[in-house]
Amino acid sequence: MKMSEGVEWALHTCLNLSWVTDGRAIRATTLAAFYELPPAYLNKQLQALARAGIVTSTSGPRGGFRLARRPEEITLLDVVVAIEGTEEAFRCSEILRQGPGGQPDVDYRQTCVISQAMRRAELSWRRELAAQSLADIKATVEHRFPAAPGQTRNRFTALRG
Amino acid sequence: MKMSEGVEWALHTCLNLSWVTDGRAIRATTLAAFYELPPAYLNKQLQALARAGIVTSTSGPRGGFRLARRPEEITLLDVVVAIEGTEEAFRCSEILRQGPGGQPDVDYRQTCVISQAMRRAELSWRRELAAQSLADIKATVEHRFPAAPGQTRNRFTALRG
DNA sequence: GTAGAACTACTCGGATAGAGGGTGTCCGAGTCGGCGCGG
DNA sequence: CCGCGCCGACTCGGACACCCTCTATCCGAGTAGTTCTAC
Repeated sequence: MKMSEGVEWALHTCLNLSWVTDGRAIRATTLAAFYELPPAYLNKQLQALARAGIVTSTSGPRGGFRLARRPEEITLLDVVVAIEGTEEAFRCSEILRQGPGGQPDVDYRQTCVISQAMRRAELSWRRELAAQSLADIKATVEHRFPAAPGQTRNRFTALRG
Repeated sequence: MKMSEGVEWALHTCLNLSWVTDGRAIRATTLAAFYELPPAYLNKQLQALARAGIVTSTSGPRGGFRLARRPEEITLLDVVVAIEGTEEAFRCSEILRQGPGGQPDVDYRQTCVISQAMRRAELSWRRELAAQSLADIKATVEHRFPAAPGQTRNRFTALRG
C-alpha cells in the first residue's frame, strides 16, 4: 500500500502557489524546476488538481496554474483525493458471501464487522487530513522558516525568464 | 493507493482460526475453500502471517496453521503490517532538498511540515487499527451473529475430509 | 495615430510507451502418521 | 502383545510467470500576445 508520489509533489506545489500573492499564473515547467521534477509528469498531476477544482489552468503565453480558492478552503484531504482518487484503500470484496450462511442480497460492506473496523480506521485518517488546511501548513511554515515565502517568490521570478 | 487484497483474506482467516477451540491445525486448502479463494495464494499470505508470528505453521499430515497467540494479543495493525509491510503509505522523498535553501545534511522527513502532517494522519490510522484486537472483532461478531462460530467449526470439519 | 485581423509562439491536455509491485501458480524440501516386522 | 524402523503421503515454503497500476514522455489543440496593414 503505497501512495502515489504525485501527492507529495502536489502538496508542495500548492503550498508554493499559495505564496504567489499577485494573480499571475505559474506554468508547469517552472513549478517542476523548483524541485527538479519531470515537468510533463508534474503537469499531469496539475491536471488532476485542475479537474478537482483546486487550481485553475490558463493556456497560451503567460499561462499556467494558480490556486482556485483561498488556502483556508483547501484541505490536505482535497489534494490527496484529487491525486489518489476517492476510492478507499481497503476495499471490502464481500468474501463473506461465499462463506457458510452467505446471503446473496446482503450488503456485506455494511454488515461485515471487519469491513467496519477497517473503514473506521480509514475514516480517522481522512478526518485528520481534512482537519488540516493548506493555510495551516502555510502558517506553520512561515512561522518556522520566515524566509521561505520570499525565497519561493524569488525563485519563481528567476525561473520565469 | 490500494491495499493488498490479502489483508482482507488474512483478517477473515485469522477470525476463523480464532474459533478453532481445540488445538488442531487447519491447512491452507481448507481455509481457502471457506471463501473460495485461490489456495496457493492464500498460502502465501499465511506464510507472511507466520513470519510475523501471528500464526504458527505445521508441516506434514494433519498439519496446517493455528493462531500463535490469544486473540486479545493480535491487533488489526499486526495483521495489516504482516501483509502490507511496515513502510508507511506516504513516503517523504525530501524534495525540499532540491528547492531553494535546501541543505544536504538536513533530515527533511523530520522538518518538512507537509511530511509531518501526512505522518500525523497516518499515525491516527495506525492507532485506530492497533486499538482493535481480534478478540474485539470476535466478540462483536459473536454478539451479532451467534451462529457464526458453530457454522465455521462445522464447515471446517466438513472440509477436512 | 488607431483599429482590426492575421500570425506566431507558448501552454495546457490527453493519448501513448516503459517499469515495478501485486496476483496467481507450480513444484520441491521437510515432516508426521501409519504400517509392517521382529522380539 | 508391544516396540521399533521404514515408507509413503501430505503440507508448507519458496521460486517462477502474468497483469495491472504508477511512472514518464511526446505531440497536438487552443489561446493570448504581437505585429503588420489599412484606414
